[in-house]
Amino acid sequence: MAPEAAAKFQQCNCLAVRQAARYLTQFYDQFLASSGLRTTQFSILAKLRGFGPLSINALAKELVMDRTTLGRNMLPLEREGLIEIVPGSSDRRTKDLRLTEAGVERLRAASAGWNQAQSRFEEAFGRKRSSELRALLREVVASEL
Amino acid sequence: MAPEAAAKFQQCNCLAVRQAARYLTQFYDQFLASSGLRTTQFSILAKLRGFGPLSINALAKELVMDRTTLGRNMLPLEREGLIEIVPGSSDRRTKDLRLTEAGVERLRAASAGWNQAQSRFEEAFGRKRSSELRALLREVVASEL
DNA sequence: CTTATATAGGTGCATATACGCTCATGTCAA
DNA sequence: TTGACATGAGCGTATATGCACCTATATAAG
Repeated sequence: MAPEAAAKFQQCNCLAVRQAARYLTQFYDQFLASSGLRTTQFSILAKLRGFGPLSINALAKELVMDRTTLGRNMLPLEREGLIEIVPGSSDRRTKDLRLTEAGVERLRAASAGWNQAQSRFEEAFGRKRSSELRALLREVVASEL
Repeated sequence: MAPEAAAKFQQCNCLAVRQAARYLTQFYDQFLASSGLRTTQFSILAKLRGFGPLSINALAKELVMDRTTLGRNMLPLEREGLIEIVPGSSDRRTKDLRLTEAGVERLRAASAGWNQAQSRFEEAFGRKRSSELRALLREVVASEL
């Protein structure tokens, strides 16, 4: 391997996104900590709040997350009674995840922290640039690879 | 919580980056699989290739990764003999991570897969936009939060 | 020199991530 | 109806992630 190859790796799109993900996750997690939620858990509750009950497969797709990952990420939420698992009515294979009252309440409580994290980031990074960044990231996820 | 709050969460910068990270990680990992390396491991070896031996703290900073995370991520690489841990010469607290010959060789072998992943992504997403995306992500990591 | 403080690193714990395999259920065609 | 195939979900395994707390070493203050 030529020495210049090492320089080429600095252009790695995957590494760039992962580094930013680690950085932002730590930042948002700080503001969510008082609510007892992690960013992943917050996003699960938020999606359920927006969409209503969803099957594991449907929610995983919505979160761009592996099905089996969501299956495990939901366990702490269920244990704490923030979501409940109800068997699908028509298809007996599916399990619908549904936000409980406690879940709605916890999401409400965590929203304050999320709002702070979101505004502080956009203040530092710029609203316009944040919007551009999100647009690019949406296109990444939408790109056919 | 008002119903429109759920819509607001769709603007979450953290979730956007994390989703893209999951998506891209899976994509790059497919191309690295035959080399027996994950993207995280590839990035560790690549950084060591570019910088030479680094302490855990220094390498972690370089990777925007928690020190303790790197301390664990390096274990599989050490076990396989791709890196070795040598005690710091001047400061007896530090441990320098150094690429072994086997590590250089493995990195070389994995480069083919990385090149494929990188070019296929940039072909689909666009070189210019990839470059813009990386620039924005670099600024995220550099932003003072 | 001694003590206070800062820094390098490790450990326990909990969650996050996804692949491969398996099982149960649904669907469609012969 | 039944057999082939598709789909929803769970489990085992391995790695990834970072916080709180700990020890060892270094450095500066007195």
